[in-house]
Parts: sequence; structure tokens; C-alpha cells
Amino acid sequence: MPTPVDVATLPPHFDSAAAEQKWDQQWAQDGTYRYDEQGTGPRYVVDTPPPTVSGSLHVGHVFSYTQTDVLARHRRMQGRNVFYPMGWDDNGLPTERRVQNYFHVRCEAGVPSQPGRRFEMADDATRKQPPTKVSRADFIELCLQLTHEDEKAFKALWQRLALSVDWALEYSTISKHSRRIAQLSFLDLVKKGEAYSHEAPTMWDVDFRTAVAQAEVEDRPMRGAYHDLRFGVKGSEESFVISTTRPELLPACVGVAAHPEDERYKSLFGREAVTPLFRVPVRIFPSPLVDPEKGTGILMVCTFGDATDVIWWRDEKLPLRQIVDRGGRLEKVVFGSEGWPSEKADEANAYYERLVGQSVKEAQKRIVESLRDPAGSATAVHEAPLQAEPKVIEHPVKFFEKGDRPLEFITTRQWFVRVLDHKQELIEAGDRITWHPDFMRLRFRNWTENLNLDWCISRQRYFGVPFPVWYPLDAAGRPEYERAIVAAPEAMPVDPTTDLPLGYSESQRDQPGGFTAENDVFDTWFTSSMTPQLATQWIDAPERHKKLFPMDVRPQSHEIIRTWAFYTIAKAWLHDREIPWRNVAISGWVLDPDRKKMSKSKGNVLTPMHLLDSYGSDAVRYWSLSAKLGVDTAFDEKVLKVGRRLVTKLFNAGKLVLGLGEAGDASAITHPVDKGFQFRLRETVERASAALEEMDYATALDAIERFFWSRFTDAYIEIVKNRARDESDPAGRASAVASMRLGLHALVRLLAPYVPYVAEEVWSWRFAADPGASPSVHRASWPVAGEWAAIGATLDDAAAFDAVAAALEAVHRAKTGAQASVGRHLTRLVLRADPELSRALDHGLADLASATRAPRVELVTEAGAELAVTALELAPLPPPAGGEAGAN
RNA sequence: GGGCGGUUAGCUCAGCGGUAGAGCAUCGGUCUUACAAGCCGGUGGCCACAGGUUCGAAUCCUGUACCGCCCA
Repeated sequence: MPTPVDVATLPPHFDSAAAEQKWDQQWAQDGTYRYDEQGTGPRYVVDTPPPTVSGSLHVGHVFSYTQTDVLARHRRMQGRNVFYPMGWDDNGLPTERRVQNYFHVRCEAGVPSQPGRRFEMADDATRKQPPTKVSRADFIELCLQLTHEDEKAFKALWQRLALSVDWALEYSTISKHSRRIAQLSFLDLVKKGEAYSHEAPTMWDVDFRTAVAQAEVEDRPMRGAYHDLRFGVKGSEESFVISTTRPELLPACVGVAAHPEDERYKSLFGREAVTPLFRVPVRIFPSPLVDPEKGTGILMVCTFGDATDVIWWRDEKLPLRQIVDRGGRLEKVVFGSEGWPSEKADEANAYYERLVGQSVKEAQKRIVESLRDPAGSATAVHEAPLQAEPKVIEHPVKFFEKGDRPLEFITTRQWFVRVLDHKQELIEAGDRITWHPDFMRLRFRNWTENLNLDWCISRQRYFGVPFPVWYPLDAAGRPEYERAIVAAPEAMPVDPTTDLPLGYSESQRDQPGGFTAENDVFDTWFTSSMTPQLATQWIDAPERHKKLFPMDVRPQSHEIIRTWAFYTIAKAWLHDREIPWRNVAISGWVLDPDRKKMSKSKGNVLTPMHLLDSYGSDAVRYWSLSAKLGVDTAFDEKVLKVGRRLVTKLFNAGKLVLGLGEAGDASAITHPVDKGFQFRLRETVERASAALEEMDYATALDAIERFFWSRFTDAYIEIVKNRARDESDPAGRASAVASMRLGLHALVRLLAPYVPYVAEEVWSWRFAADPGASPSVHRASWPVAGEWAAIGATLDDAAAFDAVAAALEAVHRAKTGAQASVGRHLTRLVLRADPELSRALDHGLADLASATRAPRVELVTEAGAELAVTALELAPLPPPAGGEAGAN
């Protein structure tokens, strides 16, 4: 049982650092935020974003995570059994990259594993050497080691911020459990026919050497140039000019296309063109996808310059001539060999020889030189194929969002999940979810409608969840992809490179007639899209899953609607024909003070730790919670100061109110001014609660804070604090003390989700020891209007309180006008008011006299009069310090 | 090019049919036994622009201009 604190001994300011330490420890010890697995009451289930633990923390993390926390805290106080887990996304490229840099290592296939070998952060000297090569197993070990360190830093921040997560529910996306859930998901999708593998041109990053999905691709404006090249027409003297930004792909040209209605080229359809330099005959066909306005209106189709080339290649059944390899260099090909026809193979090979092994960029330079050679002409006329100097343009080019060079389309075997077949269902699922703010729904809809590729889920990387898949090898040692073997669910998680498929022995690995492992890992979103299922344990704990799914809320930021939100909705639909959560709360971004997006490259990223140190956690939370969902907010240190002020104010208001001595219960509240204050307080409770029901914590905070400051501390307390100490008026005193106590009791609870440390501190002084009270304000009940029913406050009471407060304000104004302090004693005070206001003031005149320090208030009633101070006589100032200075 | 959001006091932002708001900044007053990290007051706005609807528009509609985001 907590012991009440003697508030008279408390300091003038709140020591936030000490309180943060004290209460973090206390909450952990008491299990204040624990989810009750056995609980049968209503739950509130949060699908927390697992932050990418790639090292750095910034204020954006603080911002959005605090916004989630306030929702969870509100629901917890409403008595919900709150399920609020925390995960770490330690799976994927950011981690790989960080590990490579931190230890200065590279993962390479075929390097033997060296278990037990220790690595430290690389120093400058080490960094000058080539990176150390490590095996896949060792690399993964390093990833785990480093992410574990990063997780500790994140956890410390979250605790300092007072995120009310249940740390017993912590998870990481690379853990054994997560790998199992991801592999079970894959198995379910294969069984349902929603996952398939096939060999096809896929967007490929040549630096990371991996396939990427549509969601990870972005357009960047790049300088390019139109190169006009003259093609010949087979069996004729005719020719035409195509325009291309990628002349280096000329050797991979497999067709020529123009718009079916284009009169200039209609006569060419069905005939064959001959490419310059390589003299390859290719089919000329019509396609409505060609824009007659662009370039010369006729273009070459290559394997593959862009996404449209892929469509033409597939629809027209054109041959495949891949020349760009997985590292972005031109591979060796021989014209004149099978699949590489040429009318002049020797010349073609001579031209191509100059390009082999070159990067795409260098190859372009070289081929442009060749194209200036009249000998390369494919027409009867002896002229250079390049018609004019290239015309420089700026155009959008597709990049992997984390990549540095343009994506290539490269034909590889990849695994996909069917999403195109389910567009309509996914859009409908999105519409069944409530989005906060609502317009974010359109981002989801827009993205889903515009999808044009199935979800590529395989990545040619090292650190990730492996595919639980092997392929049988035929007698010639070729994988039989159509007969893929998926691991049994009870065996998952498996690593196919070390585990065995059922019925095979290790000696059969990579042997003809044996089997081979799938080396790829899942797209990190394949696992991240399962955060609800990771937290509920899904098919491993069906009863638990049923209780927790669909979840109540998914908080996240808007730039990952197309990835995280989309994939999570897709998975929930494909697996369970369900929506994953009923609400999505989209937080905005923190912008720098110049309203620019914070990013590492701009160097304008703010780290949160020093803010926490100088303003305290409650003030930092206040800043986060004064911004509305979905709204980008410029970082403004002034708001932190306001937060700190609020914390101080609550601390001191608590001291005053609790220092008044013991209070009776609400039945002692009989004075009209007190009842009127309670009436307004109840209205505030209703207003704030309504806003929070809509997840509008910022509007709720605004209402609470405004009331706390301008009605409670500036007005009500000033009006009644003298009565609260007046021994000569026991009933009036009891009413004031009980009312102030109830006011504080409610306001501490209303503010608790926002400023949990100072609220807990104030609560602990006395309220925690009340009979039947919760030891923590964070488990106390959220105020409800019913608590005020017994007081029976009326609109007339409210008018009395409002009138006294307005009159006090008028007197303050008059005193300030007379250059006197608001505490200055008066010898005479006359107010003028209209009859209605006079009546309202009637019950509050004694309070008003004591608050204004006047002997009595003379009231002149005049129809239609504005409230005004008509006479104000200041008492002489007491003699200066030395004796009984400052006596009242 | 398509979609979405924004434009309100010097700054950061609320308000979203009924007399323009808050905090900060600024200027002035005030050390009142809760709080000077406080309190009181003053100054400051064609609510981007142009039309329209309405008794009444910052708020609803249409268009324009900037800023930003998402997607091609």
C-alpha cells in the first residue's frame, strides 16, 4: 500500500530524469502494462511497427511511436486488456549493409565457415584493406550479433519514452519463431496455389544482385538522350529511323513496333527490319502501346529495355536475347550461333567484341562510337546509322529504392505471390478498414489499382528467412523446378542449405538424381507482412490467434502504405479471407524546421536523446501528441518548452490541491461555484473522450490542456483557494477542498496518457492510497461522465462559475491597467453587470471578493450593460522588506 | 501526366457554415507562501487568389496559383 507524501516538502520543480528512472523500474516490477493472457474482458490489440534496427534513432521514431502509445494507454485506462507487443525488424538489406560496413566484411558463397571467430567494429586501418570474406552462416551470425546491440538501444529509448508495451511480447523478424511463421505462410500459399515460381524477366538491381518487387521501385529523373538510328528493311531499299535512349541494347533488339494507325509505318507491318551494326533481322509489328508522338513513332523492342519491352516480348512471342548479366555488364554472345541470327555475323561479332564485359554505361559510349561508322549501316546507303547527335532529355528511370544504378530487366527464376488476381478483393478489404485520417485510404486504393506485377518474394541475398524449398535433380543434374519440395510444417523453420528434404540423404545433395537447395531468401516484407500473425502465433496457437485477430489498430507512416499495409492486407486475405485490423492510424512525418524531410543524406536528422535529457520525456511526448495523425509537422523546439511548462504546472497544481488537507467525497460539493466548475469539467471529459474514440488524441489533448490551464489553474483554483483554507466556513471549505480534489483526480487521469511520468508522480502522492484505488494512474479508470452524476450540477451552476471567472478576469485587467499586481489588495471594488450576469454572480460574490482581495464586491445591475469594473481602489503597498514584509 | 493533402498573426499550428483562436515571439505590468521554467495585460490577420451557393463562408462548390506527398 503506497504511503501518502507530505506535499509541503516537495521542490518547486519536477525532476523528470529521476522520475523517469523511478517509474520505469516500478512499472516493470508491478507489470503495469502486462497483457493478461487469461483475461476474458474486452481487449485492445495493437499491431506495432517493428522498427528497422539499422542503427540510428531519430525524432520521427519518437513521434509516431508515442502517438500509438497514447491510444493504448487510453484503452488500458478504459479497462481494456491491452495487447501491445514490440518487434524488431532485423531482417533484410539495411541490416546486411550495416553489418558489411560495421565489420568491414563481405559475404561470399563458398567461403568456409569459421565458427567461434570473433569480429570487432572495423577500425580505419582495417577499412583500408579489402573487406574480409565470410561464409553465409558466419555473416548471419554477425547480423544477429549487431542487431542485438541495436535492439538494446531502441528498447532503452522506448522505455525512456514510457511506451506502455508489454515487453513479454517482444519479437524479432529473424527469430526462429518468425522464420517458422514466414515459412508456414509460404507453405499455405503454395498449397492454395497463390505462390508460384517461374522464369521470367524481372526487375533486377545489378549492385545488390537481386530481384526486387514493384513496391520497392521508384522513378528518379535522369538525364538521358534520344539516339536516332536508321534501320534497314529486309529485301528492300527502304529504311526508317527509330529513336532510343538505350542504344547499347541494340544487340538485344528482337523486334520493331509502331502504332497500328500510323500511316508512316503501316506498310512495314509484317515485314522484317535489319538492325544496324549487327544486321539482325527482326519482325516489325503494330502495337497500340506505341505513342506515335514520341521520338520518331517507331521503336525497337529489346530484351529488355523497360517494362513495355517485356509485354511485347511476351505477347508477340519474340525471341529472348539477354545481353546484360546479373552484375550489369554485357555478356559474351556469338552472332551466327543458335538464337543469334545475323546477316553478317563476322562484322556483328567484331562490333560486339568491343562491348563484352563492359558496364551498361560504358557499353553505351562505345556503341555510339560504332554507330558513327558508315560501315555499320543496315541500308543500301552508305551512311552512319546514327542520324544526328543524341538529343539530351530528362526522363524518369526506374531504380531500386535503395539502389544506385538503374534497374535492369533480367530473366531469372523467381517466386511470386498472386496479387493481380485479387486486386478487387484487396481494394474491398481496404474499404472495410477504417483509415485515420480517411484520405489515406486513397493511397492504398490507388496503389492497389495500379499494380501490374505479381509480388516477387525471392531475393538473392544472405540475411533473411530462407525458402523452405528443395528441387529434385534429374539424371543430368538439372533442377526440376516444377517438382519443388516444400518442407513439412512440423519441421519448420528449415534452412534448405543444411537441412534435408524428406526421403533424401546428405550424400545426394547437388548430385544428379539427388536434390539441390533453393538458395534464395524471402523478401523482408514477406515476413514483416505477418506482424499480426507473428504476435498472435497464428496456426501454432489457433485459440490465441482467434482472440487477437483481426487486431484493433495498425499504426504506421504513409510512405509504406504500398508495402507494409498492402502486404499485410494481402496476406490476411490470402490466408484467412480476413482483414488484419479494423483501424489503420497513419502518422505524419517530422520535418526539419524548414519543412524539409529529414534524411541522413541531408544531414538534418535530429536524434532524440538530447531532447529527452533537456526537456524530459513527458515534454517530448507532449510535442509528439500535439500533432494530428497524418499531418507532417515541422520540428519546433518551442512546443517542447510548452510541454515542459505543462508538466511543471501539473506538478505544482497537485502540490497545492493535495496540500489542503483531507477531502470528503463528491457529496461534500455543494457550493454553486464548485458545482459549476464540475459541470464544465464533466463537459471536458466528454469532449476529450469523444475525440479519443476517434483516435484524435491531439484534439483531446487540446481540450484537456485548455481546460486544465485556463479553467482549473488560472480560474477555479484562484477563485476558491482562499475558501478552501477558511476555517470559519466549514461547509464552504469542505465543498471547495472536495471539488479541487475531484478536479485534480480527473485531470491527472485525463493527462496520464500524455505525460505519464508526472501524472504517476502526482497520483502517487495521495490518490494511489485511496481505498480501492489503483496503485498506478495508468491502471486507474478513465474518467466517465457518470462520476459526476451525484453532484447534480446544473447549467445555472455552470453560469455561476463562468460569471465569477469572467469577473475575476475583468478585475485582473483593471489591476494590470493600474500597474498593480494581480495580488494587490483592494479597498473598494465595484462591478457593473446586466441582470442575468448579476444573478449568476450572486452566489460567487464572496469567492470573488477573496480572489480579488477586496473587502467586498459592490455590484451594480444595469440592463444591457457589459461586464465592467467601474471602480477600483488599491490598498496602499505594505512597507518594504525588513519586518513583516508582504503580509496579506 | 493522374491522385491526395496544404496555403489562417512574425513563427509553429488549431478551428472546417453563425462576431477570427492558442502557444511561442514581441511590448508592458507584476517576485501573489502551488508554480518567475510563474501570473496579468497589450500589439498583431483581405483566413493564397478569383468566381459561385447561402440571410450569413476561413469553413461548402468551381476554377487559378504556389508548396508538399503518393503514383505513372
